[in-house]
Amino acid sequence: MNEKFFNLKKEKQDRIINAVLKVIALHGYEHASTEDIVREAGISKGLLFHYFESKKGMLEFVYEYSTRYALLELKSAIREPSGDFFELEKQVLEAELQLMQQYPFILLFLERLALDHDPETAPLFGEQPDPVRQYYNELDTKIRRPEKILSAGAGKISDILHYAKLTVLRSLLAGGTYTPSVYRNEIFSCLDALQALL
Amino acid sequence: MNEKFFNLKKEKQDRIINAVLKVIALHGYEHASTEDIVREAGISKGLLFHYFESKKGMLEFVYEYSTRYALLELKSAIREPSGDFFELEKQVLEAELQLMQQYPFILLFLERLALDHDPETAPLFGEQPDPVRQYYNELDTKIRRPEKILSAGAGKISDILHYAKLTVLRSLLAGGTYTPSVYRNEIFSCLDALQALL
Amino acid sequence: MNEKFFNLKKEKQDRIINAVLKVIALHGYEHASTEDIVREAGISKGLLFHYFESKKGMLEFVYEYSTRYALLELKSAIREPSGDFFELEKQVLEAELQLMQQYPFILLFLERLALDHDPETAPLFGEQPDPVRQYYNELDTKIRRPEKILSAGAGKISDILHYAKLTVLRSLLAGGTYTPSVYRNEIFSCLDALQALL
Amino acid sequence: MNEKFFNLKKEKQDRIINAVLKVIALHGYEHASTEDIVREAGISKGLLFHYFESKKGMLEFVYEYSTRYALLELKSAIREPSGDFFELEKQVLEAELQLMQQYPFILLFLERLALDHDPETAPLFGEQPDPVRQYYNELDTKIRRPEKILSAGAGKISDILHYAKLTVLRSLLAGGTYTPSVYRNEIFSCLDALQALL
DNA sequence: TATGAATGAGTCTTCATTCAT
DNA sequence: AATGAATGAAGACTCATTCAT
Repeated sequence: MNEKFFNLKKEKQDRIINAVLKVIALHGYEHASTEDIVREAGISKGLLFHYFESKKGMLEFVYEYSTRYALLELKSAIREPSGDFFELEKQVLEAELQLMQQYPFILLFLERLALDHDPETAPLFGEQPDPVRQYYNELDTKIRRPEKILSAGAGKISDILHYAKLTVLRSLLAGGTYTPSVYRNEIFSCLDALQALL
Repeated sequence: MNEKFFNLKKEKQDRIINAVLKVIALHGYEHASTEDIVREAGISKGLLFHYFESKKGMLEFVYEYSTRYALLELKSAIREPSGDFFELEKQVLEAELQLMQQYPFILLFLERLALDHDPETAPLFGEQPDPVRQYYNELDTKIRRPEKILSAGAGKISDILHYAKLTVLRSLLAGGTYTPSVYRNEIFSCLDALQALL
Repeated sequence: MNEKFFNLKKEKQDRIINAVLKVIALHGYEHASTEDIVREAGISKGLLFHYFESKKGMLEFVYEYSTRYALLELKSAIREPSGDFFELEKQVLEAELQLMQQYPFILLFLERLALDHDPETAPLFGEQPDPVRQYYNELDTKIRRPEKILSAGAGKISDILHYAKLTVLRSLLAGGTYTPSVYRNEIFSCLDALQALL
Repeated sequence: MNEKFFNLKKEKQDRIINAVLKVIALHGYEHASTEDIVREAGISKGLLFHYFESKKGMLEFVYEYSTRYALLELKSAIREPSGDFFELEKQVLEAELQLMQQYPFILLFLERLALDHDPETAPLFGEQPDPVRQYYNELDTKIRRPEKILSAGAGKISDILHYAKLTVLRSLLAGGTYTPSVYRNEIFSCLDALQALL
């Protein structure tokens, strides 16, 4: 089915992808109606099934696409992670802002899937976390950390940051008040607060 | 409606409550079909609505019941939390095992509700986390901690334990391989690992 | 089943009958739930079926009872209808007020049944109007009328009065503002208005 | 939703409308099951909700449609009502027969709604009678009447005719013996009888 | 006699999916 | 490629009726 879809004009491809990302990010897979998605994308019901064959097929396609896209962008945006912990976190944040320029709901979408324990949704990830999460974990292992953060155990400080990001993101996007700079400022002040603890 | 329900034989009350806890814990509120619940409880569809009036009413009742029950048991089982951090965590674990003796899915159920972003489910908690979570947070503030844990910031180490418990619980119950002792051993080894880090 | 029911204390009999009359008068037979009726009567669901066997049986019993009772009271209250038209109508009105002393919803109940075209309800009346209506029609034929009313055609003036009564009755009872004297005054002023036309 | 519906072939539109009119006219709104309606219309359950969103939405649509259609046809069929009372009544009758050619149950449907005291049904009419009824009342005020009819009071003679029509219509349609000419003859003889009284 | 727990068939409604155009 | 009408299975909920106590 991929060829079919990729023959569409890029603009339409992205309109469809963004519609899927948005509706699933906000309502979850089970509760995301194909009706809502096609309305958001401005296409017909038939077309959705023409390209994706089923709701599940649509999910799989968009999940793989998002994952692949996010990974590509993140890897190209993040320099050799030789810097220190907070340096790296700031690079990651900028890269994520870049991602959301094209696909505003992409991170929320991935997170939602990872948290929902849906029987339809779970098999996407085998035993492992999703590749984006894996990449983050990997970065974690390569980074030089302040002694105190190290003693707190593994990559849990990264997790805390992760939860903060998601919460802020979620409320901004859901409330319709999201702009990249508002988001950026909010997260930066979190990073600064943490750094001050040391 | 409460009186009606509480006039039932205790055994039947618990069969119904356990069915609700299980199906919602495993599939989430939206995806928990009343069909599944009544089959699990061994009662008729009509009876469920006789007692709870609506699916939402059922949720509210079982949520309040679970919360009240869990809180009561936890408070009576946990001695004055004068001990140190790991001492307390072990007491908590034993208390939770006690809870699950009666209602195996109770903790998973509460957690699921707290994580799901369902419009039906959210209003149960006002602004605050659920009372059980609040009680845990409260315990956290009263406890004497090792210096190193303190420096790691607030109660985040407790959270880490919390996530570990849930993950283990979930896989054991979902996989059908749960027994109290398996669970107990698994978590104890987590605690020991953490304690060894200091 | 009649014996059973009539062995009850008269007070309970009437409580049950009034509950049936009220709920059916206000919501119609189809929409009158046995739940509402037993709550209004202050008895249990089982008892209703003990006496009447089925909802339809209950309807039949109460319909026959009301009809018989109304007819008895009306016949005993209305003197030999030798008087003139308006004289008779006033006697009828007083008799009806008497009826409603005991069974406030009885007239509304009978009217509701006559108007609803329910498949469950219709067979109560064969081809004919209900016996109370028949009695009214009969009175109509025996009465001496003013020439002008006669020329307006048959008993249609009586019908007009009939519609007026029902409308007033319905709004007073439904609005909860019914008292015999309010009702009486309202209808009397209608009668006077008509009489003035001649 | 209207556009959707009006894009259907006229034949299918009318099949659906007639099914709604018939089932509601015969059983009332509450007791009209969507099951019966779709069977009568020869469509699927899903389609009904595709067009009307809810049972209530279906009622509203068909009510407005019928009212609009009836009014249009009546107004175009009834010449400047300069004629005398009985002349007008005959014109009205012919116009109604025309209506029922297309939608046999339309008049019965409107009447049923006006009489039922359903909480779902009542809000369709605000304080006023339905527009068709209003139009009839309006005709009434413009007509020249015989002295004797005038003295019988207002438009009550028209009402009497109205009740007669409905009663005849109801028994013919419910009994399945309706044909336009049977109906026409029956009503004409009523009119003649009345005219002979003068 | 009296209760009310229990049942299950029936009702409205939703939604992924198919298909003729 | 694109549309949207059409389907039917499944879900929440109602209610007359039965039955053990």
